[in-house]
Amino acid sequence: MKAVAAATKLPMDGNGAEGRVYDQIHKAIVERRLEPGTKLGEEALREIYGVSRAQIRRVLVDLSHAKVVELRPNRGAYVAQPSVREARHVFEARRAIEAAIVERAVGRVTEANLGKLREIIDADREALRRGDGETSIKLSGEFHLCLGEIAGNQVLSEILDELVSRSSLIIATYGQAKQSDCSAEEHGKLTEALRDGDVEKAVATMAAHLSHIESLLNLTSDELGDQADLRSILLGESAG
Amino acid sequence: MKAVAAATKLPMDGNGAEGRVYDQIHKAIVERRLEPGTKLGEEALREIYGVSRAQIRRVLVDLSHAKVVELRPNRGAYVAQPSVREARHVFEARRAIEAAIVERAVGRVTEANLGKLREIIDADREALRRGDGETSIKLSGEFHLCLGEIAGNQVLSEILDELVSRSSLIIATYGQAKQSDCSAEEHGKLTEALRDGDVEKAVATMAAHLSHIESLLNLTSDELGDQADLRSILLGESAG
DNA sequence: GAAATCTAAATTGTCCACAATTTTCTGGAA
DNA sequence: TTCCAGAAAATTGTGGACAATTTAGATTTC
Repeated sequence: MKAVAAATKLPMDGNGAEGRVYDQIHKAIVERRLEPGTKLGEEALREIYGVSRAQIRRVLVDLSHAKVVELRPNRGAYVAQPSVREARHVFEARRAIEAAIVERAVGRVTEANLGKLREIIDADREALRRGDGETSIKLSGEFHLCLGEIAGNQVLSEILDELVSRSSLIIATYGQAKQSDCSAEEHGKLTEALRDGDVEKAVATMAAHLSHIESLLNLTSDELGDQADLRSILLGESAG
Repeated sequence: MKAVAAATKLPMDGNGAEGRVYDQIHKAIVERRLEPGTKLGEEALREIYGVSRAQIRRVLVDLSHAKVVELRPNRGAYVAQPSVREARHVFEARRAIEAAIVERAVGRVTEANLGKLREIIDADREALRRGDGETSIKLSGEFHLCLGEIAGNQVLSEILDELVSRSSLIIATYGQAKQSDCSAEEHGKLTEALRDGDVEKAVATMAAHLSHIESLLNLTSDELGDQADLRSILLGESAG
């Protein structure tokens, strides 16, 4: 599990104190312990991590490059709040990138790779069984990243890393309360297609899977928590 | 021409002195006036642009995120030298990204868009006619970026921006001396397919075009200017 | 009481001096 | 000459002080 994150190098991955801070904040955002829109004050972070403000500042710049933090000039850093448009674009980009990844993966996958994928799926099923949604989401992302590694294209892997992180934030922002998560099943089907060397089926399964995830999102309103939403909530679901 | 670069927002695009420095260095690298491997000393840049070292430092970090500069800890910043592997991966990623872009573009392209594309192609032909390779390469990149804009997906556009920049560096590193550049012709064919709404032809043309560019590169040696190359050069083309 | 204006506190942005590291230069020995 | 230390110079890395901006609070005015 650790291996997946380690192999695909993020901007700064575990290098010194700076990398530690980066990883922890990034993890907190992607695992949705920090709500979108939360302010990340420099002084507060400095105190929490016991490092200089300059270091915090560099980390925040890096996180903004990863699109999980938004930097507003003279106003500080905030956990990013992806727009509906951005959400759609991210999933469309994922369909393009992951189609290419799956295509490559079919010709390169080994027995060991398949074992690893099944391991992740099993852990995901186990997490779902005991109602641990947080772990399930993390493992689901890991499955995709693992596939990226199998494809063996560093450039595609790095792009995917960023898109998967952003997806977590998008799901945190627009995900419905009761989400029927079929990721494990769809991941299983994809792994079968990979095992059989069936490119077409693998690509089609991935495309359907990503569209399915996107379809579970509430991407109707223009922005998050704006008037349109408020009104429909207060008027009891049926707008009059 | 300016519009293309301005619409797709780079990390920092023209904002204050910092953005100015970023743009100038980035341009110098992409236009191949700075050779891959060139050292970018902080003090030298500070003097050239008349800004503080801290600002130069931030710009260099941003350029390294764009993958056109490599930051070696305690040793400074250098114009990136993409490896053969990286070169292949970048072109493979471009095939995936630009296939998706072309697909979207077919359904969205307007007459104005087509005019813009033809304008770029004409300027490219004109540059080629008078032997201005530098301008030709720049216009060729602009054509692809313009296509990205037409597709109307910000996420895909930003990814493409980065890949096009890296391609320039790759061509600077591995491009043959006498390169028969058929970009204008292939761009023309692509524009026709777009005009006709022929998705399949457009996607196929783009794929062939990118593979063609890649095929013109000298991606045989393991790294650039290493022993393998030296030997074959000194022994007169035919290794014995 | 609400809106607007001014003041004070808190937060971010920038520069500069100093520390740490690398590179270059010098001198001597094999 | 070539190789290897050691010292000097140049370059990068870091922290803290100060400036600029924003935010919050208090006071005034209508």
